Amino acid sequence: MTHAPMNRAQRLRLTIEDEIVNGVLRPGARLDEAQLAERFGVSRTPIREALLQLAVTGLIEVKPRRGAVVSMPDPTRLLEMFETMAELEASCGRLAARRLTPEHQAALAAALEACRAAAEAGDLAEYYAENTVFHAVIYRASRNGFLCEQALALSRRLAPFRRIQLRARNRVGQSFAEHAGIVEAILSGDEAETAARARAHVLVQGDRFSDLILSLGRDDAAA
Amino acid sequence: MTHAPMNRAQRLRLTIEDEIVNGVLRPGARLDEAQLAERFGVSRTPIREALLQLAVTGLIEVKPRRGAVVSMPDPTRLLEMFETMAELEASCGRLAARRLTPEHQAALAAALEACRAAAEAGDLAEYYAENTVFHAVIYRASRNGFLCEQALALSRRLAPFRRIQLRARNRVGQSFAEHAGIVEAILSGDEAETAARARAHVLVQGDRFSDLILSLGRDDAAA
DNA sequence: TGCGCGCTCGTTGGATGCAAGAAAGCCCAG
DNA sequence: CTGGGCTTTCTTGCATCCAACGAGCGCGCA
Repeated sequence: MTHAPMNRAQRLRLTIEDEIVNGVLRPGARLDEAQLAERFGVSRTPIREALLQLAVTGLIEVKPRRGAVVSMPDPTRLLEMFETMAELEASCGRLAARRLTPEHQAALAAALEACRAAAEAGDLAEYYAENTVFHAVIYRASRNGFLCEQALALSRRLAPFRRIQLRARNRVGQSFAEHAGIVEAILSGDEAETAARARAHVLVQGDRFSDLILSLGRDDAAA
Repeated sequence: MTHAPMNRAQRLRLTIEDEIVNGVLRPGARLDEAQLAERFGVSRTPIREALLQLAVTGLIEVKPRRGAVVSMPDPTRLLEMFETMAELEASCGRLAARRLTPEHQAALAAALEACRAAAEAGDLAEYYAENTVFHAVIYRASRNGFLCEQALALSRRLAPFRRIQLRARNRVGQSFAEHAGIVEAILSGDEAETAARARAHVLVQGDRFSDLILSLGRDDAAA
């Protein structure tokens, strides 16, 4: 229902974006036009167009005459991005608390339940997936399509850095508890409380990540 | 200090973006590749690249095989965008209230004073310019570079639609009063109050614009 | 006379070719 | 043996060219 026939550049953009978001292409990885062109069986033109577009989203960086690499924000910038994400989540949550419809309420409950199941099963990959869904449901519940898109975009952009974090000890259990708290606040219609909890939920990730940053060192420059 | 030597596509992107933001190219205007190429004395390739990038930012829309036009969001989406802008402004204000440094405090005072001067002089164009500066100062005072960029980007995207609005009766006077209120809240360090005032300040524009939408009708389809 | 079909033309999508800039290797001098 | 400058080579930037898709128009048929 969503997309009309897309041209090559658009499809390539989505494909490459997915590879970045899903960790196939790691931050710091170099993106050679000719190489990608050969890999996808197209000429350099659509590849260039795709890369240029990804550069605008911030997922990659192109330096003039120097080619493109997957963005590797420094710790400060990453913290700023997480803080911004926290603000967006807070805004979505606040609006959701104000405007919750029965449909969105049901979706929220279902997403929370799926998180619970994954958490109790101890299935990390599954929890990661359901966590993503849960947040997307909140974005949608804000009933602001544009805000929802912005939140999703930043979320995707941060995915490469959030991915590794759930491994932290018992983070899954704590994360789920926070989810439940957010839902509770939304259901009670308390805008301020919802915003505060949503913000805190994301900021915790931001805090955790600094350990991560230090731990991963330089090992992503390879391949 | 900011930009290294840029290639043609980047410069074209900035140029065209400016023309859109400053109202030279109005929403709905068609962007013909060959035409632009001739106008700027380059081939279609960098033009295409620039347009594709602008499409990602949302300033223009490209429909496959159908060419590009300056975005003309429908009223609903425009409201959503203003609401999102209000949230971003609220976040910036809140963080500014928490983190205000003497330098940013001085910048804030200066920007407010410039607004006052323009408002009292009744100079609409000047007020518009100083208003833009004032908001940018708040973004920066959040001390979150990424959030600041996001706010600026959305602000630019909304510029074509905000531009016409200050003409409303006495909006300038009211706007200045709101600015003063926001500054006051920031100086007092009251995060919640700052956020509320910043949000309201932007939302008022959003409300006003619906009249606008209806009033401008279809006259932008022309060149 | 009104409607549908096909053709032409204009515009965009993509490929290829060429030139210019940057990085890496090489040679020579100290 | 080491450092600096040149050259070579690889990659990107841009222009040109061809193909494919859409839109608008005219013709023919009911």
